[in-house]
Amino acid sequence: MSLPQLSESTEMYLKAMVELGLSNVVSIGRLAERLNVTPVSANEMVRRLGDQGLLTHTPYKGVSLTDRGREAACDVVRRQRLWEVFLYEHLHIEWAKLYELACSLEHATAPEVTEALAAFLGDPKFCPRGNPIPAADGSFQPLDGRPLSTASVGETVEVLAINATTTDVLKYLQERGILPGQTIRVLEAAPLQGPLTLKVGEKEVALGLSLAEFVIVKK
Amino acid sequence: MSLPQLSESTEMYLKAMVELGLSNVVSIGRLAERLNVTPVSANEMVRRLGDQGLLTHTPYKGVSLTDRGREAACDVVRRQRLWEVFLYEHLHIEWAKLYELACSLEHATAPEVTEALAAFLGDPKFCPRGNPIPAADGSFQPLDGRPLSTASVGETVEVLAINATTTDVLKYLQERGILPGQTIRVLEAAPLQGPLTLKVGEKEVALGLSLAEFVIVKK
DNA sequence: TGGAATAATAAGGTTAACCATAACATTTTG
DNA sequence: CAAAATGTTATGGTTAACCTTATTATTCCA
Repeated sequence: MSLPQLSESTEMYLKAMVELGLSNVVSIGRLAERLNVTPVSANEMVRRLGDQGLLTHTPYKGVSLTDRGREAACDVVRRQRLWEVFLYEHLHIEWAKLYELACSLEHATAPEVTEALAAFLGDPKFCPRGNPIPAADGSFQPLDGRPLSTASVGETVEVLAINATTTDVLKYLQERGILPGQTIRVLEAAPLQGPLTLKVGEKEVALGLSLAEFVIVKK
Repeated sequence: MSLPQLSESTEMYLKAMVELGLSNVVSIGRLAERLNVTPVSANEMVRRLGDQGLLTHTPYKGVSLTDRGREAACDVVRRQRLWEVFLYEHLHIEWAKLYELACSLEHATAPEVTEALAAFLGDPKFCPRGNPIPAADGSFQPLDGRPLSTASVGETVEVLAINATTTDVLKYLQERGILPGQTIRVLEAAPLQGPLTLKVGEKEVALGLSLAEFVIVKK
């Protein structure tokens, strides 16, 4: 059961894999971008994680988690999201900062603390950003949603979750009312990868496509 | 106010300085022992902390905290002990494991989390091991106690706090009923640094001198 | 006062996780 | 299909915080 103790860096790579789609093949470039390291560094690190049997890398194609990697990754994500719940519901920490603050705690959390925390919180199923929390047994039901960036003009959709992690992006979305539960209508999509124009509540909001990728809406 | 971000290792050295007596001059050997590193490593590290202005080192005498170091150290200890309270009172984690588990969390705790946690816990003044929790403003009132190892035969004392940190030592003491609040009578002290014989509750307990150093009793 | 214990310093080694630059391979796209 | 974009590999460099071994300095104590 207990894996041979993963480094903080390893955990970040695993978490990124889940956040970029648990079962997707992810390019090293995307991984590098999300983790804010150079592609060369990500390459190196991916080789290391590969050696540990946590993921497989098909050159020029991308990376995907092994079964062991998936298990470890879910555990990391579980800790991350449980802490988000705690920080939000009990410590009343600002929504946009949850990810960042929970992230540091996550790496420092022993299994017995994770489970005691889950019990304390009443086994929550979702984090405040709307993302599902993997169960203690490793089972994980990803959201059945798609990025807002793929919505067509005229569609009305409901926000399920925000997949962003950095405080500034989260703050930006929050300020525009783009939060889980919100209903959004796509008014216009500018050509050439231009921004979307959205109706969010009473307001009209322009949102760049790359930001819209972080907004997961109901299928 | 906010210091330039201390490394985990730095925090451990600062914390050890507080635990070995906030205002004491501590030998590098003692420091090395408590931190489980070689004296050579501790020496190196002390030089680095000295360069950062956190402590001063008088060769062949020992190390003591500067004002800045004391402030930083109290902050670290505050976080440590607040987490101990949380883990104990809300997550019902085993008493002997509190230090170790809180220690990891401590390093990962941002100032706003610390203060929100303190508020959540109701600004506790003591950790479950009986040690005082430094206040948010940096003020810190060390216990007015002394190690049980300095008690004389025939004395009856009350345990104020346990200053040990490792799970095995804490478990050992707990199993023998040596916990904050307990009253202890010193029945005998063997010669040549031999063990103390104690009356703890109904039981007679033999306790090595080095373990008795971890038990802080009322003056 | 002299030897033991303790402390300091020097020199060199290790590890994880990054970095840059450059050369080369493959894939995508216009 | 060729050029641009993306990915890979090689080489060498950095940092923090340890390690070992060996030498030298100081302090303590009997």
